[in-house]
Amino acid sequence: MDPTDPRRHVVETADRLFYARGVQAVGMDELRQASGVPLKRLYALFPSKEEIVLAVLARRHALWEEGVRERVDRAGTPRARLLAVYDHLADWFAEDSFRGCGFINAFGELGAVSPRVAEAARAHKRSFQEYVAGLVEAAGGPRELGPQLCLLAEGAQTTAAIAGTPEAAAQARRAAEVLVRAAMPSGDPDEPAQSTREA
Amino acid sequence: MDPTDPRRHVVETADRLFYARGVQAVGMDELRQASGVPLKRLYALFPSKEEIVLAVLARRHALWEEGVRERVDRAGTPRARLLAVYDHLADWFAEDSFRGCGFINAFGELGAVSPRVAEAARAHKRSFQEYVAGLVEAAGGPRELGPQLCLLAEGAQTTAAIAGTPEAAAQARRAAEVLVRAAMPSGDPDEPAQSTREA
DNA sequence: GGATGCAGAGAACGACCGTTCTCTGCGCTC
DNA sequence: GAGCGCAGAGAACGGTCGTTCTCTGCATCC
Repeated sequence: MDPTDPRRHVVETADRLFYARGVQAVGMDELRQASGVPLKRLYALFPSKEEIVLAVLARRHALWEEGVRERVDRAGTPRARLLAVYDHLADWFAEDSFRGCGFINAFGELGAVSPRVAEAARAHKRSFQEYVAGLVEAAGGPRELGPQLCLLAEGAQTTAAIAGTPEAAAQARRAAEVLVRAAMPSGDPDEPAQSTREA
Repeated sequence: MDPTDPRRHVVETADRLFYARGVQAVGMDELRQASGVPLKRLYALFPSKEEIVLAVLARRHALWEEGVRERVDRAGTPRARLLAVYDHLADWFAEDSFRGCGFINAFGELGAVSPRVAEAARAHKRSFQEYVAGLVEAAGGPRELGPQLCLLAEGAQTTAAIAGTPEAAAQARRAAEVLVRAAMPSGDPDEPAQSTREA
């Protein structure tokens, strides 16, 4: 029940419910029941449901950044770091609870109605694009490679979500390999010119 | 007001409203007001709101297929036909009303609650993948190229929607060119080995 | 130990949802 | 021209939403 940090407990519970079924499909009363936090305290912790949604998205953003960064940092060469992103996606897609990118879902559901949700999604995606751009730069790749790799990652997320199968991650990775190799064909000391797949 | 085909008129109005603001944000009363069709007749035409949503998605699917097919058929070589998909995306993203893929949005909003909506999205995406696979096969490309090109198209749609800018289409096109060239490097009689961008 | 205040449980509130029903009036049929 | 029936306008229905309020009990402090 995590009574030490009720705010965090509420956000985690809300995330689970919102992500699984959509924000509008989950009422405050269900959140109360699932979290064990009375309505009065919910509204003492958060002034409105929208604020809970934003807190959920903020947590999701932090977890995503942490997860990607960790995966990338485990990879060796700058080129392998570029592709590690897709391995992270593969793990994610394989989770039972996977139902697409929470930001894309929230944007589709609420983006037109809630400017703050729309902005949260925008900021999340922008942040990822900048991160990938940094990876590309560190690998000595051309500027246009970053957005292209991001498109593959985005497409994999929606494809895996709607199809309900995880193979989009591997497809995206292979496509990314091609793009990377085409953009940085040189005999870098980086790579053995073979597949960069780990283990 | 298109009194000749009230069913179609309702679906078009509903599509405009649902797409712009989300399904759940538009009540039946607003649809009545916007379409000029009284509630009683709405429910004579469609047994429920969900049925209207499905009709909207069916129309959207037909329009999408028609639009893509037309664009592709205008392209000359099999290789150019592969890339024409992204030109269609570019036109779409530039529309004022563009707010992402209606199926992705509907899936995020209702997919977890309405199996029929989820299945409609699945069928739509599957259909597109099969279409692209056919284009790849006609161009003599390898089997794995189709899904990769689709990932770029999907990613471009969500990226353009959330960012609110259309440049993802051009980025996807350039990435697709690279993938196509890498997968079909031969001296096909098809291409002058330069950019395939039209006019 | 009695007064004070805060927190939990849940009822209540107004608004709005999707859907159905009632009532009115107009246009046909014979 | 009288009777019939269908269609439009909108009220009504039961339910649920996000949010607030009331009431009860318990712990705390002088």
